[in-house]
This record gives sequence, structure tokens and C-alpha cells, in this order.
Amino acid sequence: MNLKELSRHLNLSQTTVSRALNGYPEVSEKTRKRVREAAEALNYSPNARAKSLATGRAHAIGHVIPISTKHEMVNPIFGDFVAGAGDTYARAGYEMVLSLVDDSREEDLYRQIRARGNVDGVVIHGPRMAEDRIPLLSELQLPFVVHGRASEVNTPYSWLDTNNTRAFARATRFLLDLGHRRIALINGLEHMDFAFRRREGFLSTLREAGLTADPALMRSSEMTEIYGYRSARDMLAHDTPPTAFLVASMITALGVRRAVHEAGLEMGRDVSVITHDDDLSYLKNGHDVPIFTATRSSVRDAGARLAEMLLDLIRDPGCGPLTELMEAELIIGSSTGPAPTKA
Amino acid sequence: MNLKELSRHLNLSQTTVSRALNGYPEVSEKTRKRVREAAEALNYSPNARAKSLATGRAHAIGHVIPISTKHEMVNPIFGDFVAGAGDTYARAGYEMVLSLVDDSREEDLYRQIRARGNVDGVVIHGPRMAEDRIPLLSELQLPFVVHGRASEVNTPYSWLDTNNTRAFARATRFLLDLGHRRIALINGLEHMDFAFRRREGFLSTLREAGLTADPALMRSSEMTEIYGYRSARDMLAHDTPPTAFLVASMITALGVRRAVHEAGLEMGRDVSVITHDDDLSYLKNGHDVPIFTATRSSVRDAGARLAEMLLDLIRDPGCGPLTELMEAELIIGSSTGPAPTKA
DNA sequence: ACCATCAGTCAAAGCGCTTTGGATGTCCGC
DNA sequence: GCGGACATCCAAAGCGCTTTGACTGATGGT
Repeated sequence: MNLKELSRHLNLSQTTVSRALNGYPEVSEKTRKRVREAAEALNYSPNARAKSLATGRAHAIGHVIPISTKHEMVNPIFGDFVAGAGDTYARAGYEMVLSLVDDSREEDLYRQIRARGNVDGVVIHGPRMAEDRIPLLSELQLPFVVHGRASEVNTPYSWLDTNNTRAFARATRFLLDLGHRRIALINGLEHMDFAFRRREGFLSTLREAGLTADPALMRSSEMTEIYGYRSARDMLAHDTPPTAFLVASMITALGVRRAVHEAGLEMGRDVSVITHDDDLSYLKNGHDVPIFTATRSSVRDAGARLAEMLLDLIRDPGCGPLTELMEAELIIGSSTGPAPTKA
Repeated sequence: MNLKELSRHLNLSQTTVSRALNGYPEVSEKTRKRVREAAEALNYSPNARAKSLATGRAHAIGHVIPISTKHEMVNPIFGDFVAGAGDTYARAGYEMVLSLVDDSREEDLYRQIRARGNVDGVVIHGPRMAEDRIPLLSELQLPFVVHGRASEVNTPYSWLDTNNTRAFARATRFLLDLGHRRIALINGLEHMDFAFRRREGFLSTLREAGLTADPALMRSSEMTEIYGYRSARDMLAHDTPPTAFLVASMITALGVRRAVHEAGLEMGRDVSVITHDDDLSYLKNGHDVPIFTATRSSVRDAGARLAEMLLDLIRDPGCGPLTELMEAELIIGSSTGPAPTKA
């Protein structure tokens, strides 16, 4: 069933039917009703390709997921992020198109996306500190919003980010107040902007307290469970092991917990652990009492907000760079406690 | 830059340029080369919407993700699955479009997808035992492949599934051979087909061994960490606690491990645990020695294969219902051991 | 009674591509 | 030197929609 058939069926022109369905005022309410009912009955929905060819809007948003060949990991936050964004899109009548791309061929891809024209905008995931996608997209005039920021990019652009620096500063402060002095940082890959900022929050807070960080207690890698396990296991085997861990993700924190238990220690008593918690739907940090003390920031909410920003930007490209900084809450669980006194 | 401009630039007709770029034989190699080079230089790529309007092929595949309002969880396997599928699509020049849908409005959505015509086929995720999407899509004549199966659907359809029954039967057998008699099953939601099959594998193996399952040792829910934790904690508090756990996912198994440790027990010595392992990139089951004994089946590979099947089906709709059953490997880790003798 | 206005409708052009059905020129065999 | 075969190219129609510009009656003010 297409427009031509429907209009013939109704003894109306395509113009009128189109206008009736799209809510234009120059068609009488009576015919509009008649058209609506016929469309419903005959199960007509307009062909999206034709529509977007005619209007120049694709009604779709692109998400480009970098799958580097070196780091094969798929970001576990992805599902929840997409769920949040998808919700917004669905409400606005937009679709979400995913492109996976090996990060070596990124530039080409974005140019193609632009030329092929089947999205009206894109969201950039996992920005690195120096993010060349940002100037590229600006040049291409393709609306975009970044999930995170790129510290080394100075031109304005739209982004939404968690206040990672502040979150990790607060967490560090919290551990210091509990008396911890040897605090380990199990961070994400530090060319990723979020990880860089978290380290800054950590280091600056230590500095303010007159402490210097021990490089042996700082790691940076992809945030897997194994990585957390190994890092914590190795560090706990030191002569002067850390009394606290600051960890970049729940998954990694689970690995840390494993190492802690394996060493015969208990979280919250012998060793304190704070983790960042993206509030993933399948990995809730406890229900009543959180397992981990954590800096929490819902990635699903972030997805929803980011999508809204991008849609705004598409509707009115002039509404200028939009930015939003989400604060993470520090929630207290049972994984932290006073630093053990050297008995 | 569009076709008209490009062809004018080359002093050729749109026809010739189009044919040159699409590899038709009726254009000389010399002009083809000239056209290719100009296209490259001017950064021309065809408008996908116009192309698909003209050809009737969208060169895109739809993935419909059910987000039920009751069960808000986003399936954690999603990221890896999509990475596998996306890889195949990218290679074939297809795009992936995601639609999230509240499962109450599913039928409408599929009809719309069909009518709007911006995908050439869809993959069905998370089939339930009685899956009405299957007859619906057959009726709509929209090519589709199911990730999993629907036990109560009798009409033929294309699917790719892990042999869940066999996997859990083998795991159960393995535990029985180690002397375990009280085995707990921490399963996924049992209206989901995969969970149903796993339970069947578990129960039938017990039956063969002349044992009957204790309902108090069987749970079924969304596969979160908390769920694993609570289930195991409760069960371990029984008068006659289980000596082994069969768990439906790694995430849930991490919760089980937490409960085991909290009870002062050790996995592999006091309590055995086997889990299903989807081989997620961010949750590898150990490197050299697996943490958990597990039935392993890569969901990323499944995504890649499924995508291939669907593309085949689209190229040649006649190539009939395609089906593929992947066997899970049983890998032995340190979480299992002989049943403790009642000393 | 007459023109301006306006609500309601329509035919046709256009979005950027593919593809059908020629048209043109070239080369060969006879 | 002529008809066919073949290679190479083209004009135009069509994909399903939106949108421009125009047309028709009815209404109302003077």
C-alpha cells in the first residue's frame, strides 16, 4: 500500500492525502479524519526512503562504535547507553543506525556517512584526548554530540560528560579522610579522555593532601574483570600493599574483589575499594546496601540526554554548542572503612 | 556532489557514470577508470536513500531489541552480539538499524518496519517459547533469522542457536560424575526459550541418573549479579545446602561466587560452580586457567554467523529456512571439584 | 452585483539514483 | 560496400514521497 494507491482509493489527490496525514492546516478536518481512518484500516505507513529523499531528512541518528583491532573489547556500557538513547529516539520518531568501524578507517567512514545521507547526525563514543573526529565532523557540517570530552580539542563542540575529575577527587578525599595513605588507582586506558580526567582528580587530591602517588600503585588498561584481578593481586603482594583501591568500573572492581578475597582479606575491613558505577541494568551495585562504595552516574540517563541534545541540535542547528556536565553521586557501601592501623 | 554533477563534470551521462561505478560490463575500461578516479577525487558517494528508493533494497538490517517495561534489563550480551553482526554487515556493505521496542507494541512495529522499508530483513532477539513474532514476520514476508529458537512454534523458520539442552546436560553429567547429588539450578527467565532448554537438559540428566530435582534448588529470573548472590546465599543457608550450582550466566555466577565467599566457603573445594559463558569481551573467564568451569559459546561468533545467514536469505529468499546449531564447549576451570564427603 | 478572500483541493515538478529501451558508431565477413 | 554484430553511450521513465503554484467554489464586504 503506497500513497498513490491510498489516494486513488479515497478519490483524493496524493497531495491532499499527504497533507492530511502530516497535519497540514489546509485540509478540512472531515477529510483528514476520513484519510486517517483509511490509512489505519489499510495499514498504510509511508515509505521512509522516499520520504527522506523528498524531505532531505533521514530521521535517523548514527552511532559509530569504534572497534579497534588492538583492543577488541566491546564497551559493556554500550547496551545501557543505547537503551537510553533509543528510548528518546523512539519517542521522537527517529531510528538509530549503528556503524562499527575499525578505528584506522574512521575518516573515510564519516565522509561516507555524510555523503550517503542516511543519518541526520551522529554521536561520538569513547573520545580520546586528542580527538580528530571532532574537527572532521565540524568541517563536514554533520551535527554531532560527543559522549565525553576531548581535553586537547579547543574548538567548541557539543558534549555531555560526567564530571569524572570531581568524582574521583571526591572518592580520593573520602579515602584520605578514612585514613588511607597508600591508595591504588586501577584506571581505564589513559588516552581515553574519561580515564585521564579521573587520574587528574585522583592525583590533584593527593597533591593537595601533600601526598605523592606511587607509580607502582597506578595501572591503566582496558576495564575487564581479569585486569582488576591481576592488578589487585600483584599490588597486594607488594611489601607495602595499598590499603585502598580506586577502580574505574564495576566489572574491574569485581576482579579486585576476587583478588582481595583470594588474599584472605575482607573488603571494608582490611582493604577499601571504591569504584565508578555506571549503574548498568545487569550489574546493579546491590539493592539496599550497595556492595561497593561508588561514584555513580547512570549511563542510561546519559544516553537519553545525549540523544535529546542531538535532536535539539538537528532541529535548530543554530542553537549552538550544547554542553552538559553530569555530577556523579558518591554512594557509600560496605566496601570502604577506616584504614587498618598497623598493629 | 551528486551523480548529476559528477556526470556533467565528466561529460558523460548519468547512466554511464552509474554503470561505471557499479561495475556493469557495458562501459569501457577506459571510461570506467576515468569515472572511478573522478569519483574518488571529488569525494562522491551515492546517496543511499535515493539508491535504495531506486533499487528497492535498503542495504540495512534491523535489530529489534525488546525492552520490556517489567524487565528493564538490557541484555549484557548485546554489545558483543552486535559487534559480531556488525562486522559481517560492514564487510557486506550493510548497515545495522536498531529499534528498541516496548514488547506490548511489537506487532505494530514490525508492520511499520515492513512498510517503511528501510531494512531488508530483521533479526529476532530473545525468543520466548511461544513466539508470535515468528508467524507475524512470515506473514509479512520480511526475511528474518531468530537468535535462538521458539519451542512452541511449529512452522519452519530460520534460526541459529546454541545447543543449550546438550550444554546443560553435559554440565550436569559432569557434576554428577564428581559425586554431587544436590545441584542447584540458577536459571534465566524460563519463558525465554534458552532457559527452558537449559532446564530440560538439567532435569533430564538428573532423571537419567535416577534423581529428582529439588524445587527449592531451582530459581529462574533475570540474570543479574544480585540475583546470583541472593539465590546462592539463601540456598547455602538451607539445612541441606547444595554442593554444586549450575548457573545461567557469568554475571550471575559472579554473584554466586560472592555468596560462596561470604559463607566462608571456597569454590572448587566446598562448593562447585558451573556457569554458561557467552565469552563476552569484557568478561573473559580467566586467561590461562578459567575461573569457572563453564559451557562456553561465543555470542560474538553467533552474531557474525547469524548476520551471514540473514544476508544469504536476502540474496536468495528461496534458499529456504536456514538453521544452525552451535555446540558449546565444556571447559574445565577451578570452580569445580569432587563433592565434599560428609565428614 | 462584483471583486477580494479564503478554504479546500489538485497536477506536476523534484529529491538522486537505477534501468529500460534505444541510438550511434565501429568493425567484420561476404 | 553493405548488413549485421557488437561495443559504447544516452534520454527518459520510474522508485514513493513532499511541496510549489494554480485552480475552484464559496463567502463576505461594499
